[in-house]
Amino acid sequence: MAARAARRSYEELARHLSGIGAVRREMVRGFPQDCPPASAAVLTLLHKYGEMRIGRLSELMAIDMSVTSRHVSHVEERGWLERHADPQDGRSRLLRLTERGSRQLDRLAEATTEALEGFLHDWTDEDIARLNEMLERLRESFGDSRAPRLLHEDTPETTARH
Amino acid sequence: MAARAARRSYEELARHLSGIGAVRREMVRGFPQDCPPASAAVLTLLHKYGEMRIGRLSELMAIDMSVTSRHVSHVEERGWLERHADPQDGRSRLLRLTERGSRQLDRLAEATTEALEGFLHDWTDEDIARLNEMLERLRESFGDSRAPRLLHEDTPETTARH
DNA sequence: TATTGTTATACTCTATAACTATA
DNA sequence: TATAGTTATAGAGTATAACAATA
Repeated sequence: MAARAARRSYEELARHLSGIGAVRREMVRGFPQDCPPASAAVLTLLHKYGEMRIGRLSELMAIDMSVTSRHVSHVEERGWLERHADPQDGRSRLLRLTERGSRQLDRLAEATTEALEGFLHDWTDEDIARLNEMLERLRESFGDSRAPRLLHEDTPETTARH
Repeated sequence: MAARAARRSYEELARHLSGIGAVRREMVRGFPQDCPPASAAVLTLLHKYGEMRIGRLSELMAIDMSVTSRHVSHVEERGWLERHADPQDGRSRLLRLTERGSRQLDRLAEATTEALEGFLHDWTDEDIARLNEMLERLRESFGDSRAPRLLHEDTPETTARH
């Protein structure tokens, strides 16, 4: 439609995408000291999707494998995950959450909930659900062009028995 | 309402807030080589809100003044803004976009529009407008608790005559 | 020869603290 | 004495390229 209006909308969205980092930093402020956001993301995804290889994790995080490798090492050093042999491929190892990792994840969820409850006290459940839907769609719109259908192919959500 | 459901929503939102960085990086990929995202933000805000001091800019960007100072220096070195004496306060200087800065901003808007048009080709104008509204509200919900009513007090939008 | 993962290097962004200059 | 801004230092996150091991 009105190309002029669309252009302004795009620029506004660009501004918001830049500014959203501040929101993230604010939320992360309450995280445990030795658990930087990237480690939290590793733990969260490993819980949500179950045991996986580095390559898949890097696609889920949408960052380079080299970076993912370092994040995973950090998490492993703290005993929150273990690397097990991959029976299907000797080059890979499977990442698996440990008991301690699960407990750390609980603390993280606690901190997250507390922070978001505070900031979003005047949002209804429906407001938050709608925002989540739009952000999900946004990520898909961007991700599809780069890592075709990786976020869709399988979503165990059940394999996360620790 | 259902506290359990709300908690899951919060955790999902936390995941999205972490993941949104990938969206931002993807968008930024098309930016001019010598114009990192932070410089783009400086230019954009200076255009939108008009000439201002470092302190105000740092509040708009929601980052520490020391960081803002460095970003501004980077932008100034490229001739995209100038610092003018502040008649009201000898400690401050007013940041003003230059002609070259405006041209750089045009190139940025071009790149942004092109990227977003590509990624969001199946979004309607209304979809994007709704997303913008929610992100705006999200920032307010987080920002209000830290820098009370700074985003609201004045929004010239007209002072941006370069 | 191609793929999986790791390591080395460099760049961007951010915060804290110490400092200078002006109010 | 307090405030606006700058600089030094450190830490987190990311990408690219070179490398090792396995497919």
